[in-house]
Amino acid sequence: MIKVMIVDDHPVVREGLEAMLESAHGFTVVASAADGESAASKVVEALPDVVALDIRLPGMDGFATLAKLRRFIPDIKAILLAGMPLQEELERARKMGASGYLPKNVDHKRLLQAFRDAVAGAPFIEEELPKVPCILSQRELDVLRYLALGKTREEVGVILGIGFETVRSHTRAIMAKLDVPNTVAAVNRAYEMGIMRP
Amino acid sequence: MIKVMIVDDHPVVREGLEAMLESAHGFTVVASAADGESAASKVVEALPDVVALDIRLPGMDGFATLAKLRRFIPDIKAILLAGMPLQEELERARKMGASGYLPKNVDHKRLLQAFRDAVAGAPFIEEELPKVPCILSQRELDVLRYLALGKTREEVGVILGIGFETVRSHTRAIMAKLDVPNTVAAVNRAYEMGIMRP
DNA sequence: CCCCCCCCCCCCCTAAAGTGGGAGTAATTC
DNA sequence: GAATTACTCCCACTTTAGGGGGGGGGGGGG
Repeated sequence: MIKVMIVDDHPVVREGLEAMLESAHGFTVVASAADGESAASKVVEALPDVVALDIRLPGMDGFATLAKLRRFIPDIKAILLAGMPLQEELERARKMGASGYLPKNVDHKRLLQAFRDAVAGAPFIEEELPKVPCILSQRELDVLRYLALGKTREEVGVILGIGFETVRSHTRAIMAKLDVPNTVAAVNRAYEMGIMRP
Repeated sequence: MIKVMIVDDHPVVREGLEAMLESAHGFTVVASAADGESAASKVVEALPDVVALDIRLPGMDGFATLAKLRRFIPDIKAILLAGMPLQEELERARKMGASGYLPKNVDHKRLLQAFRDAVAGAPFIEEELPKVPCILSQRELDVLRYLALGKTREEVGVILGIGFETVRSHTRAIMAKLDVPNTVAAVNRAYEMGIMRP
Protein backbone atom coordinates (compact mmCIF):
# COMPACT_ATOMS: atom_id res chain seq x y z
CA MET A 1 0.00 0.00 0.00
CA ILE A 2 1.56 3.24 -1.11
CA LYS A 3 0.98 6.10 1.31
CA VAL A 4 0.43 9.42 -0.43
CA MET A 5 0.33 12.96 0.88
CA ILE A 6 -1.47 15.55 -1.21
CA VAL A 7 -0.47 19.20 -1.16
CA ASP A 8 -2.63 21.48 -3.26
CA ASP A 9 -4.40 24.71 -2.48
CA HIS A 10 -7.41 23.67 -4.54
CA PRO A 11 -9.81 21.54 -2.49
CA VAL A 12 -11.44 20.15 -5.59
CA VAL A 13 -8.10 18.89 -6.82
CA ARG A 14 -7.24 17.66 -3.35
CA GLU A 15 -10.42 15.75 -2.80
CA GLY A 16 -10.50 14.60 -6.38
CA LEU A 17 -7.01 13.21 -6.20
CA GLU A 18 -7.86 11.59 -2.92
CA ALA A 19 -10.93 9.90 -4.33
CA MET A 20 -8.96 8.79 -7.34
CA LEU A 21 -6.17 7.30 -5.26
CA GLU A 22 -8.43 5.63 -2.76
CA SER A 23 -10.41 3.98 -5.51
CA ALA A 24 -7.23 2.73 -7.18
CA HIS A 25 -5.48 -0.42 -6.09
CA GLY A 26 -2.63 -0.09 -3.66
CA PHE A 27 -2.93 3.55 -2.71
CA THR A 28 -3.99 5.32 0.44
CA VAL A 29 -3.99 9.00 1.23
CA VAL A 30 -2.41 9.58 4.62
CA ALA A 31 -2.47 13.37 4.62
CA SER A 32 -3.82 16.32 2.71
CA ALA A 33 -2.69 19.91 2.96
CA ALA A 34 -3.56 23.20 1.31
CA ASP A 35 -0.17 24.86 1.74
CA GLY A 36 3.45 24.22 2.53
CA GLU A 37 3.25 25.12 6.19
CA SER A 38 0.47 22.72 7.04
CA ALA A 39 2.12 20.08 4.88
CA ALA A 40 5.26 20.40 6.96
CA SER A 41 3.28 20.13 10.16
CA LYS A 42 1.67 16.90 9.05
CA VAL A 43 4.44 15.07 7.28
CA VAL A 44 6.13 13.53 10.31
CA GLU A 45 2.94 12.06 11.61
CA ALA A 46 1.74 10.91 8.21
CA LEU A 47 5.05 9.50 6.95
CA PRO A 48 3.98 9.33 3.31
CA ASP A 49 5.82 7.25 0.75
CA VAL A 50 5.33 9.96 -1.83
CA VAL A 51 4.02 13.52 -1.94
CA ALA A 52 1.84 14.92 -4.71
CA LEU A 53 3.02 18.51 -4.57
CA ASP A 54 1.48 21.39 -6.45
CA ILE A 55 3.97 24.02 -7.60
CA ARG A 56 1.72 27.02 -7.22
CA LEU A 57 0.85 27.38 -3.58
CA PRO A 58 0.01 30.37 -1.44
CA GLY A 59 3.02 31.43 0.59
CA MET A 60 5.71 28.85 -0.02
CA ASP A 61 5.73 27.43 -3.51
CA GLY A 62 6.18 23.76 -4.27
CA PHE A 63 9.96 23.95 -4.37
CA ALA A 64 10.22 25.67 -1.02
CA THR A 65 7.74 23.20 0.40
CA LEU A 66 9.78 20.27 -0.82
CA ALA A 67 12.88 21.78 0.76
CA LYS A 68 11.02 22.18 4.01
CA LEU A 69 9.59 18.69 3.97
CA ARG A 70 13.13 17.40 3.52
CA ARG A 71 14.14 18.94 6.80
CA PHE A 72 11.85 16.35 8.36
CA ILE A 73 12.29 13.47 5.95
CA PRO A 74 15.48 14.00 3.95
CA ASP A 75 14.88 11.36 1.31
CA ILE A 76 11.17 12.04 0.81
CA LYS A 77 9.80 11.32 -2.64
CA ALA A 78 7.82 14.07 -4.32
CA ILE A 79 6.06 14.41 -7.64
CA LEU A 80 5.79 18.09 -8.50
CA LEU A 81 2.62 19.03 -10.32
CA ALA A 82 2.33 22.08 -12.52
CA GLY A 83 -0.83 23.61 -13.86
CA MET A 84 1.29 25.51 -16.31
CA PRO A 85 4.34 23.43 -17.11
CA LEU A 86 7.58 25.26 -17.73
CA GLN A 87 10.83 23.84 -19.01
CA GLU A 88 12.66 25.90 -16.45
CA GLU A 89 10.62 24.54 -13.57
CA LEU A 90 11.15 21.04 -14.83
CA GLU A 91 14.91 21.54 -14.73
CA ARG A 92 14.64 23.11 -11.33
CA ALA A 93 12.69 20.13 -10.07
CA ARG A 94 15.24 17.77 -11.54
CA LYS A 95 18.12 19.65 -9.93
CA MET A 96 16.34 19.60 -6.60
CA GLY A 97 16.25 15.86 -6.81
CA ALA A 98 12.48 15.64 -6.93
CA SER A 99 11.11 12.34 -8.11
CA GLY A 100 9.23 13.89 -10.99
CA TYR A 101 7.62 16.88 -12.63
CA LEU A 102 4.32 16.45 -14.38
CA PRO A 103 1.78 18.84 -15.84
CA LYS A 104 -1.66 18.43 -14.36
CA ASN A 105 -3.05 17.43 -17.71
CA VAL A 106 -1.68 13.92 -17.54
CA ASP A 107 -4.23 11.15 -17.32
CA HIS A 108 -4.74 9.32 -14.07
CA LYS A 109 -2.98 6.16 -15.19
CA ARG A 110 0.17 8.09 -15.89
CA LEU A 111 -0.15 9.81 -12.54
CA LEU A 112 -0.65 6.60 -10.61
CA GLN A 113 2.28 5.01 -12.43
CA ALA A 114 4.37 8.06 -11.56
CA PHE A 115 3.63 7.56 -7.88
CA ARG A 116 4.52 3.89 -8.10
CA ASP A 117 7.73 4.64 -9.99
CA ALA A 118 8.67 7.36 -7.53
CA VAL A 119 8.26 5.04 -4.57
CA ALA A 120 10.22 2.36 -6.39
CA GLY A 121 13.05 4.86 -6.69
CA ALA A 122 12.79 5.43 -10.42
CA PRO A 123 14.84 8.20 -12.00
CA PHE A 124 13.28 11.56 -12.72
CA ILE A 125 9.77 11.25 -14.07
CA GLU A 126 8.74 13.77 -16.64
CA GLU A 127 6.44 14.35 -19.53
CA GLU A 128 7.06 15.67 -22.99
CA LEU A 129 6.15 19.33 -22.67
CA PRO A 130 4.09 20.50 -25.64
CA LYS A 131 5.70 23.57 -27.10
CA VAL A 132 3.52 26.65 -27.00
CA PRO A 133 3.37 28.34 -30.39
CA CYS A 134 4.32 31.79 -29.35
CA ILE A 135 6.32 34.68 -30.60
CA LEU A 136 8.32 34.64 -27.42
CA SER A 137 11.12 32.13 -27.11
CA GLN A 138 11.11 29.67 -24.25
CA ARG A 139 13.83 31.60 -22.49
CA GLU A 140 12.00 34.87 -22.87
CA LEU A 141 8.87 33.29 -21.47
CA ASP A 142 10.75 32.04 -18.44
CA VAL A 143 12.22 35.48 -17.88
CA LEU A 144 8.83 37.09 -18.19
CA ARG A 145 7.26 34.66 -15.76
CA TYR A 146 9.79 35.44 -13.09
CA LEU A 147 9.58 39.16 -13.71
CA ALA A 148 5.82 38.86 -13.31
CA LEU A 149 6.39 37.35 -9.90
CA GLY A 150 8.12 40.53 -8.87
CA LYS A 151 11.71 39.39 -9.20
CA THR A 152 14.32 41.92 -10.23
CA ARG A 153 16.51 41.24 -13.25
CA GLU A 154 19.38 40.35 -11.02
CA GLU A 155 17.27 37.82 -9.13
CA VAL A 156 16.00 36.33 -12.36
CA GLY A 157 19.58 36.01 -13.51
CA VAL A 158 20.51 34.10 -10.38
CA ILE A 159 17.47 31.86 -10.69
CA LEU A 160 18.09 31.07 -14.33
CA GLY A 161 21.83 30.83 -13.87
CA ILE A 162 22.58 33.58 -16.38
CA GLY A 163 23.99 37.05 -16.12
CA PHE A 164 22.16 40.21 -15.27
CA GLU A 165 22.92 41.68 -18.66
CA THR A 166 21.54 38.64 -20.38
CA VAL A 167 18.26 39.05 -18.57
CA ARG A 168 18.23 42.63 -19.79
CA SER A 169 18.73 41.48 -23.33
CA HIS A 170 15.80 39.14 -22.97
CA THR A 171 13.55 41.82 -21.54
CA ARG A 172 14.45 44.04 -24.46
CA ALA A 173 13.53 41.32 -26.88
CA ILE A 174 10.30 40.73 -25.00
CA MET A 175 9.32 44.38 -25.06
CA ALA A 176 10.23 44.67 -28.72
CA LYS A 177 8.26 41.56 -29.69
CA LEU A 178 5.21 42.50 -27.68
CA ASP A 179 5.55 46.12 -28.76
CA VAL A 180 5.27 47.58 -25.29
CA PRO A 181 7.39 50.17 -23.51
CA ASN A 182 8.07 48.29 -20.27
CA THR A 183 7.71 45.01 -18.47
CA VAL A 184 4.52 46.04 -16.70
CA ALA A 185 2.80 46.32 -20.05
CA ALA A 186 4.59 43.19 -21.25
CA VAL A 187 2.92 41.13 -18.53
CA ASN A 188 -0.41 42.67 -19.36
CA ARG A 189 0.01 41.99 -23.06
CA ALA A 190 1.09 38.45 -22.34
CA TYR A 191 -2.19 37.89 -20.53
CA GLU A 192 -4.13 39.55 -23.34
CA MET A 193 -2.46 37.32 -25.88
CA GLY A 194 -3.10 34.23 -23.82
CA ILE A 195 0.59 33.57 -23.46
CA MET A 196 0.18 33.74 -19.72
CA ARG A 197 -2.64 32.43 -17.65
CA PRO A 198 -3.46 33.07 -14.02
CA MET B 1 -29.05 7.49 -10.06
CA ILE B 2 -28.04 11.02 -11.02
CA LYS B 3 -26.28 11.22 -14.35
CA VAL B 4 -23.52 13.80 -14.37
CA MET B 5 -21.47 15.28 -17.18
CA ILE B 6 -18.13 16.84 -16.29
CA VAL B 7 -16.64 19.66 -18.33
CA ASP B 8 -13.23 20.81 -17.22
CA ASP B 9 -10.00 21.34 -19.09
CA HIS B 10 -7.97 19.95 -16.25
CA PRO B 11 -7.78 16.17 -16.43
CA VAL B 12 -6.80 15.95 -12.80
CA VAL B 13 -9.97 17.76 -11.82
CA ARG B 14 -12.02 15.78 -14.32
CA GLU B 15 -10.83 12.40 -13.24
CA GLY B 16 -10.84 13.40 -9.61
CA LEU B 17 -14.44 14.56 -9.80
CA GLU B 18 -15.35 11.41 -11.62
CA ALA B 19 -13.77 9.20 -8.99
CA MET B 20 -15.48 11.20 -6.28
CA LEU B 21 -18.90 10.94 -7.88
CA GLU B 22 -18.61 7.27 -8.73
CA SER B 23 -17.63 6.46 -5.18
CA ALA B 24 -20.59 8.41 -3.81
CA HIS B 25 -24.06 6.95 -3.59
CA GLY B 26 -26.47 7.67 -6.37
CA PHE B 27 -24.17 9.29 -8.88
CA THR B 28 -22.79 8.16 -12.19
CA VAL B 29 -20.65 10.04 -14.67
CA VAL B 30 -22.09 9.66 -18.15
CA ALA B 31 -19.70 11.97 -19.97
CA SER B 32 -16.52 13.91 -19.50
CA ALA B 33 -15.20 16.69 -21.70
CA ALA B 34 -12.21 18.99 -21.71
CA ASP B 35 -13.86 21.85 -23.60
CA GLY B 36 -17.18 23.26 -24.72
CA GLU B 37 -17.07 21.85 -28.22
CA SER B 38 -16.57 18.26 -27.18
CA ALA B 39 -19.11 18.73 -24.42
CA ALA B 40 -21.67 19.81 -26.99
CA SER B 41 -20.87 16.83 -29.16
CA LYS B 42 -21.44 14.42 -26.31
CA VAL B 43 -24.40 15.88 -24.50
CA VAL B 44 -27.17 14.44 -26.65
CA GLU B 45 -25.87 10.93 -26.40
CA ALA B 46 -25.06 11.18 -22.71
CA LEU B 47 -28.26 12.97 -21.65
CA PRO B 48 -26.94 14.05 -18.25
CA ASP B 49 -29.20 15.17 -15.44
CA VAL B 50 -26.71 17.81 -14.47
CA VAL B 51 -23.49 19.27 -15.83
CA ALA B 52 -20.48 20.20 -13.71
CA LEU B 53 -19.17 23.04 -15.79
CA ASP B 54 -15.90 24.82 -15.27
CA ILE B 55 -15.97 28.53 -16.09
CA ARG B 56 -12.46 28.79 -17.40
CA LEU B 57 -12.19 26.67 -20.48
CA PRO B 58 -10.04 26.92 -23.58
CA GLY B 59 -12.03 28.41 -26.45
CA MET B 60 -15.60 28.75 -25.23
CA ASP B 61 -15.86 29.63 -21.57
CA GLY B 62 -18.38 28.05 -19.24
CA PHE B 63 -21.12 30.54 -20.03
CA ALA B 64 -20.80 30.07 -23.77
CA THR B 65 -20.70 26.33 -23.28
CA LEU B 66 -23.89 26.39 -21.24
CA ALA B 67 -25.58 28.41 -23.97
CA LYS B 68 -24.46 25.90 -26.55
CA LEU B 69 -25.54 22.90 -24.52
CA ARG B 70 -28.97 24.49 -24.25
CA ARG B 71 -29.33 24.42 -28.00
CA PHE B 72 -29.46 20.66 -27.59
CA ILE B 73 -31.16 20.36 -24.22
CA PRO B 74 -32.95 23.64 -23.45
CA ASP B 75 -33.67 22.97 -19.79
CA ILE B 76 -30.33 21.38 -18.93
CA LYS B 77 -29.16 21.82 -15.36
CA ALA B 78 -25.66 23.14 -14.85
CA ILE B 79 -23.53 23.93 -11.85
CA LEU B 80 -20.89 26.43 -12.83
CA LEU B 81 -17.59 25.97 -11.08
CA ALA B 82 -15.12 28.78 -10.60
CA GLY B 83 -11.55 28.41 -9.53
CA MET B 84 -11.50 32.10 -8.84
CA PRO B 85 -14.98 33.06 -7.68
CA LEU B 86 -16.18 36.50 -8.68
CA GLN B 87 -19.34 38.25 -7.62
CA GLU B 88 -19.75 39.45 -11.17
CA GLU B 89 -19.62 35.94 -12.59
CA LEU B 90 -22.04 34.73 -9.98
CA GLU B 91 -24.58 37.31 -11.12
CA ARG B 92 -23.96 36.38 -14.71
CA ALA B 93 -24.58 32.74 -13.90
CA ARG B 94 -27.77 33.61 -12.07
CA LYS B 95 -29.03 35.71 -14.96
CA MET B 96 -28.29 32.90 -17.38
CA GLY B 97 -30.52 30.68 -15.34
CA ALA B 98 -27.78 28.29 -14.36
CA SER B 99 -28.60 25.99 -11.48
CA GLY B 100 -25.73 27.22 -9.38
CA TYR B 101 -22.37 28.88 -9.09
CA LEU B 102 -19.82 27.44 -6.73
CA PRO B 103 -16.17 28.08 -6.11
CA LYS B 104 -14.02 25.02 -6.47
CA ASN B 105 -12.98 25.24 -2.87
CA VAL B 106 -16.23 23.83 -1.55
CA ASP B 107 -15.99 20.46 0.10
CA HIS B 108 -17.27 17.42 -1.71
CA LYS B 109 -20.38 17.03 0.43
CA ARG B 110 -21.51 20.49 -0.53
CA LEU B 111 -20.80 19.73 -4.13
CA LEU B 112 -22.72 16.48 -4.15
CA GLN B 113 -25.64 18.17 -2.43
CA ALA B 114 -25.52 20.91 -5.04
CA PHE B 115 -25.89 18.33 -7.79
CA ARG B 116 -28.81 16.71 -6.00
CA ASP B 117 -30.48 20.06 -5.43
CA ALA B 118 -29.95 21.11 -9.01
CA VAL B 119 -31.55 17.94 -10.34
CA ALA B 120 -34.42 18.41 -7.89
CA GLY B 121 -34.97 21.82 -9.40
CA ALA B 122 -33.80 23.90 -6.48
CA PRO B 123 -33.38 27.64 -6.95
CA PHE B 124 -29.99 29.12 -7.65
CA ILE B 125 -27.31 27.43 -5.60
CA GLU B 126 -24.52 29.63 -4.42
CA GLU B 127 -21.97 29.96 -1.76
CA GLU B 128 -21.06 32.85 0.45
CA LEU B 129 -18.13 34.33 -1.41
CA PRO B 130 -15.39 35.06 1.08
CA LYS B 131 -14.54 38.68 0.63
CA VAL B 132 -10.94 39.22 -0.28
CA PRO B 133 -9.53 41.56 2.35
CA CYS B 134 -7.56 43.50 -0.21
CA ILE B 135 -10.00 44.79 -2.76
CA LEU B 136 -8.63 47.72 -4.64
CA SER B 137 -10.52 50.97 -4.62
CA GLN B 138 -11.93 52.24 -7.88
CA ARG B 139 -9.20 54.83 -8.17
CA GLU B 140 -6.49 52.30 -7.52
CA LEU B 141 -7.96 50.05 -10.18
CA ASP B 142 -7.93 52.92 -12.66
CA VAL B 143 -4.30 53.61 -11.89
CA LEU B 144 -3.38 49.97 -12.20
CA ARG B 145 -5.11 49.63 -15.53
CA TYR B 146 -3.22 52.53 -17.05
CA LEU B 147 0.04 51.32 -15.58
CA ALA B 148 -0.67 47.93 -17.15
CA LEU B 149 -0.96 49.65 -20.50
CA GLY B 150 2.59 50.84 -20.11
CA LYS B 151 1.93 54.40 -19.01
CA THR B 152 4.35 56.04 -16.65
CA ARG B 153 3.03 57.42 -13.39
CA GLU B 154 3.33 60.89 -14.75
CA GLU B 155 1.25 60.01 -17.79
CA VAL B 156 -1.33 58.35 -15.61
CA GLY B 157 -1.48 61.50 -13.53
CA VAL B 158 -2.18 63.58 -16.62
CA ILE B 159 -4.81 61.15 -17.86
CA LEU B 160 -6.61 61.01 -14.54
CA GLY B 161 -6.14 64.69 -13.90
CA ILE B 162 -4.24 64.17 -10.68
CA GLY B 163 -0.69 64.79 -9.60
CA PHE B 164 2.27 62.57 -10.12
CA GLU B 165 2.69 62.12 -6.38
CA THR B 166 -0.88 61.07 -6.01
CA VAL B 167 -0.38 58.33 -8.54
CA ARG B 168 2.56 57.23 -6.46
CA SER B 169 0.42 57.09 -3.37
CA HIS B 170 -2.02 54.89 -5.22
CA THR B 171 0.65 52.57 -6.53
CA ARG B 172 1.97 52.24 -3.02
CA ALA B 173 -1.45 51.32 -1.76
CA ILE B 174 -1.87 48.85 -4.60
CA MET B 175 1.41 47.13 -3.90
CA ALA B 176 0.70 47.01 -0.19
CA LYS B 177 -2.77 45.57 -0.69
CA LEU B 178 -1.67 42.98 -3.20
CA ASP B 179 1.46 42.26 -1.19
CA VAL B 180 3.83 42.55 -4.10
CA PRO B 181 7.12 44.40 -4.45
CA ASN B 182 6.41 46.26 -7.69
CA THR B 183 3.80 47.11 -10.28
CA VAL B 184 4.86 44.32 -12.61
CA ALA B 185 3.90 41.79 -9.97
CA ALA B 186 0.85 43.86 -9.12
CA VAL B 187 -0.52 43.41 -12.62
CA ASN B 188 0.23 39.71 -12.49
CA ARG B 189 -1.43 39.36 -9.12
CA ALA B 190 -4.42 41.31 -10.32
CA TYR B 191 -4.88 38.78 -13.09
CA GLU B 192 -4.41 35.89 -10.69
CA MET B 193 -7.03 37.31 -8.39
CA GLY B 194 -9.42 37.92 -11.20
CA ILE B 195 -9.39 41.65 -10.62
CA MET B 196 -8.19 42.18 -14.15
CA ARG B 197 -9.10 40.27 -17.21
CA PRO B 198 -7.61 40.15 -20.70
C1' DC C 1 -16.94 62.31 18.73
C1' DC C 2 -13.08 59.64 16.80
C1' DC C 3 -11.33 56.27 13.67
C1' DC C 4 -10.62 54.48 9.31
C1' DC C 5 -10.54 54.66 4.45
C1' DC C 6 -10.26 57.10 0.28
C1' DC C 7 -8.26 60.62 -2.23
C1' DC C 8 -5.10 64.17 -2.78
C1' DC C 9 -0.28 66.33 -2.43
C1' DC C 10 4.97 67.08 -1.06
C1' DC C 11 10.04 66.06 0.22
C1' DC C 12 14.69 63.33 -0.21
C1' DC C 13 17.07 59.42 -1.50
C1' DT C 14 18.55 54.89 -3.65
C1' DA C 15 17.74 51.21 -6.54
C1' DA C 16 16.01 49.70 -10.38
C1' DA C 17 14.50 49.92 -15.25
C1' DG C 18 14.99 51.48 -19.86
C1' DT C 19 17.99 53.43 -24.03
C1' DG C 20 21.88 53.66 -26.80
C1' DG C 21 25.30 51.38 -28.47
C1' DG C 22 28.03 46.98 -28.93
C1' DA C 23 29.77 41.50 -29.60
C1' DG C 24 30.39 36.42 -29.77
C1' DT C 25 28.69 31.40 -30.07
C1' DA C 26 25.67 27.84 -31.55
C1' DA C 27 22.02 26.03 -34.14
C1' DT C 28 18.93 26.06 -37.92
C1' DT C 29 17.42 27.13 -42.21
C1' DC C 30 17.78 28.53 -46.92
C1' DG D 1 28.05 29.10 -47.62
C1' DA D 2 24.93 32.80 -46.01
C1' DA D 3 21.34 34.30 -43.29
C1' DT D 4 18.34 34.03 -39.13
C1' DT D 5 17.42 33.36 -34.62
C1' DA D 6 18.23 32.31 -29.83
C1' DC D 7 21.16 32.98 -26.12
C1' DT D 8 24.86 34.91 -23.95
C1' DC D 9 27.48 39.10 -22.25
C1' DC D 10 29.34 44.13 -21.83
C1' DC D 11 29.46 49.63 -21.15
C1' DA D 12 27.73 54.39 -20.52
C1' DC D 13 23.87 56.93 -19.83
C1' DT D 14 18.99 58.81 -18.59
C1' DT D 15 14.65 58.02 -16.71
C1' DT D 16 11.53 55.83 -13.72
C1' DA D 17 10.18 53.35 -9.79
C1' DG D 18 10.28 52.36 -5.04
C1' DG D 19 11.33 53.27 0.14
C1' DG D 20 11.27 56.48 3.76
C1' DG D 21 9.09 60.04 5.62
C1' DG D 22 5.12 63.63 5.94
C1' DG D 23 0.34 66.25 5.61
C1' DG D 24 -4.64 67.50 4.76
C1' DG D 25 -9.63 67.15 3.50
C1' DG D 26 -13.87 64.41 3.26
C1' DG D 27 -17.13 60.76 4.30
C1' DG D 28 -19.08 56.70 6.70
C1' DG D 29 -19.63 53.97 10.75
C1' DG D 30 -18.92 52.74 15.60
